[in-house]
Amino acid sequence: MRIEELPVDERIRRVILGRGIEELYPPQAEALRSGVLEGKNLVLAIPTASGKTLVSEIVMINKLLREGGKAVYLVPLKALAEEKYREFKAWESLGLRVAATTGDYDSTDEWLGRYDIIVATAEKFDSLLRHGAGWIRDVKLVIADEVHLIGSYDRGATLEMILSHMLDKAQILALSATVGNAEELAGWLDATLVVSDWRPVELRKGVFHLGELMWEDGKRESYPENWESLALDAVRKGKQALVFVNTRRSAEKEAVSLSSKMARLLTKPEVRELRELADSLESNPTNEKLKRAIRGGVAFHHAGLSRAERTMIEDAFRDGLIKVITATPTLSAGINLPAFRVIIRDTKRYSGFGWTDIPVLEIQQMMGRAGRPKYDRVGEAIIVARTEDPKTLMERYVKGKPEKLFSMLANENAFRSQVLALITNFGIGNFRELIDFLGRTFYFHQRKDTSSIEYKAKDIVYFLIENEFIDMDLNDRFIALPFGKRTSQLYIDPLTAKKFRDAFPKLEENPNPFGIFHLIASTPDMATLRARKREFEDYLDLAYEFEEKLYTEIPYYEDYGFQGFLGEVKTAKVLLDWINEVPEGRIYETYGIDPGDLYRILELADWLIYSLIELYKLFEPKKDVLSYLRDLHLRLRHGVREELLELVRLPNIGRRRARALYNAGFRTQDDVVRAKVRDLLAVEGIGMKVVEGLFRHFGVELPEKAKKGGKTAERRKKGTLDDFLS
DNA sequence: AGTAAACTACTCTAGACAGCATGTC
DNA sequence: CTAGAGTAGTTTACT
Repeated sequence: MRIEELPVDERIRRVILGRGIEELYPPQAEALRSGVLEGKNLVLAIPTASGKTLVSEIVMINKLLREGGKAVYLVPLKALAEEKYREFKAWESLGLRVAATTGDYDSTDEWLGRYDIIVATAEKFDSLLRHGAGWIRDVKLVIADEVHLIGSYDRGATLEMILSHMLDKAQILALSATVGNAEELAGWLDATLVVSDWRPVELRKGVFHLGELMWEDGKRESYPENWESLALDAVRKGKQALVFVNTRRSAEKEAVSLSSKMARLLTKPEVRELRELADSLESNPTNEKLKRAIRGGVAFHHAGLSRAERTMIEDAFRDGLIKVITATPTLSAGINLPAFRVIIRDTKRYSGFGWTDIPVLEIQQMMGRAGRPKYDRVGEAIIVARTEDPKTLMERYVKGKPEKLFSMLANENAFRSQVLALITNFGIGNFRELIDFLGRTFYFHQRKDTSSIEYKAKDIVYFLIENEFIDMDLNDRFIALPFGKRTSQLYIDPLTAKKFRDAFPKLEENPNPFGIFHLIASTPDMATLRARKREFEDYLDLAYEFEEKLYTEIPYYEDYGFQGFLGEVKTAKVLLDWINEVPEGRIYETYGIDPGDLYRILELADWLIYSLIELYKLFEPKKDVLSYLRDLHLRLRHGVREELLELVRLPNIGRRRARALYNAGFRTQDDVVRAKVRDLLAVEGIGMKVVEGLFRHFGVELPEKAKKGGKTAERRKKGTLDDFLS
C-alpha cells in the first residue's frame, strides 16, 4: 500500500512521506486494513523490526487527531520508554504532546494530564491506575508493546491486569512477537489477529557444529572448527556480529578472546578511536577487561555494567566502531540494536533449580536481531551446537514453533498484590465482584474456569484481612484500610509491608542502619546478593557481631533460608558501606559485584526505605524515629555519613563534592553561603557551573568578576574520606 | 626429596519493574 | 533428571 492511499489524516501522510517512506510493508498494510483505524482492537504478531512502531504511530496519531483524548504506549523497559519517547517526539510538529513516565521520571497524575501520548512502563501505568489519576478517563487507546510478556512469570500478571482493566474502556493494540497461540490472545482481547513472518531484511538461519555451518535450507559451508571464526568472518566481510551467551563471565571471556584475534582486521583510525573510547572509561575491575576488549573492537554487554557504559557500547556499535558485542540476555529483547550476524553460543541457562532450555520464543527474538535494515540484504542467525545434537537444535529453534503463552495471573506473589489493589484501589466490594472481575482476564479466557484461582483468591483475602490490609463488614463487604491502600499505592508486595509493620516495635526501640538495611534486604521486593560459600563464615560472624542491631533472629544452619539470610546480611553490609562513604571501587572489590549491581541495590533500597517511612507514618510514629529514618533515607540516597547531610541537600552536591567541601572546611550550608567564590572553586569537583547553581539556590547574586574569571585553582583540595581521616 | 603434571572435588551461574519530591518547632 | 568453566586442593609421575 502506498502512503498516499492511506485512509488517514492528511497531515500524517505528510509526516511519513517526509521521512522518505512512500510504501508500507505488507504486514503493515494488512494491519492497517484490519479495522484498527476504525477503532477495532488488533493483535499484531510480526517480527521485530518489521515496522510495528510505524503502525502504532499511524493508529495513534490518527485516533488522536480525529477524536482527541489520549493514547498510552506501554513498554517493558525503562530504556525502551526513552527510545519510544524520542521517536514519538517527532509528532509534536502536529501539535500533539508526548511524555514518558517511568519509576525514574516524574510521577503523578495531573502533570501527565497535559500530554496526548504517554509512554510508560507497564508497572508505572498500573501504579497510575491505582492512584486514580483523573486523566485516565481520557485514554482512548492503549498500545501494549511486547505483549507476549504476559507469559512472563514475575511480570506477566501486571500486563494482564492492565489490559483487563482497560479492555472495555479503550481501544487495544497489542504488539507481539510470534507466539504459539496468538489467536487465543486475540480472542481474549476481542481483536483482529494479523500474523506474519515477513521481514524487510531476509533472515537466514542455521546451526554450526565443529566447523560445519548448516543452513535451514540444507546448504552447507565450512569454517574453522571454533565458532569464533563466524564472528571473525563477519568482521572480515566488513560486517558486525552479536554473540549471545548465558553468563556474564562467558560474555567477558569471549569478548577478550575475540578481541585479541581481531586486532589485524582494524584500520589505524579505528584503533585510535577505540583506544580513546577505552581510555574514557572509569577504572574498576570489570572495566579493565572491557577496555582490553574494546581496544580490539569488541565489547561485552551485561547488567553489571553501568547505564552509561551500556549506552556507550550500544552507540559505538551502531556507529560501526565496535564490531562485535558478546551479550547476556540484556540485548535479546528491548532496545533496537541489529547486526548482520547473530551467533547464539548457548541454548541452555541456569535458572535457580537447574539447567533449562532457553525458550524458543527467546531464541527467536535473539535471531530476529540479525540483519541491519538499509545496510544488509540478508541477516544471518546461527546457533552453535557445542554439546547438543545439531539436528535437535535445528528442529527446536530454527524450524520449531514458539511456545504458547500462559496466563501468570495465578502466580501467588503477583496475584496477592493485584487482589489487594482490586479491593483498595479499584472498588471491588465483595468476593462476588472479585470473581466477576477475574472473569475478564486472560486466565479465565484460557482456562474457562476460575475455581482454582478462586481458591487462591480466598486465601489471599483471608491473609489480607488477618493482617489488616482490608476488613470485612457484617454484609461481607470489603473495606479498604489505610495500611492496605498505602501498600498498594507504594507498589510494594503486601508481604513486604507486613514485614515492615511487624518490625516497627523493635525498630522504634533500636533504630540503626544495619537493622533497617537488613529488614529491607529481607523483603521479597529486594534483589538480594548471594553469599558465596567461602563468605558464609564471614557474614555469619558479622550477623552475630551485630546481633543486637537486627530485628530478626539469626537462623540456624539447618534452617531453610539460612543461605538467603547470609545474602541479606551481605546486602545490608553493602548498603552500610555505602552510607559510610566507602569508595565504589572498594565495594566492587570487597563484595565481588559490578557497578550495575550496586546501582540496582541502591535503587531498590531507596524505594523501599521510602515505603518503610510512609507505612510507619500510619502507626503513631515517634517524631525522633521518623526523623532518624528520613536522615537515613537521605544518607542512603547520597551515600554519605551523617556529617554531610546538610551539604548534600544542596543542588548538584552529591557524595563526592559534599565530602570535598567538608574536608575543605565548608561544613554547613552557612559556610558555603559565606565562602568566597575563589575558595569554592579550589575544591575538587567544584566548577563554575556548580557554584552558579549554589548561588541561585541561595538566591544570591554572583559577583560580576567571578562570572568572568572563573579560573580553576592550580592545586585542588582533595576530597575523599580517606583524605579526611588521614 | 622435589617438582610438575594430572586429576579431582568443589563452586558458581540472566535480567530488572515499582514511590516521591523533603525539610525541627 | 539435564552443563561447563574455572579454581583450589590432592595425587601421581618422573627426575
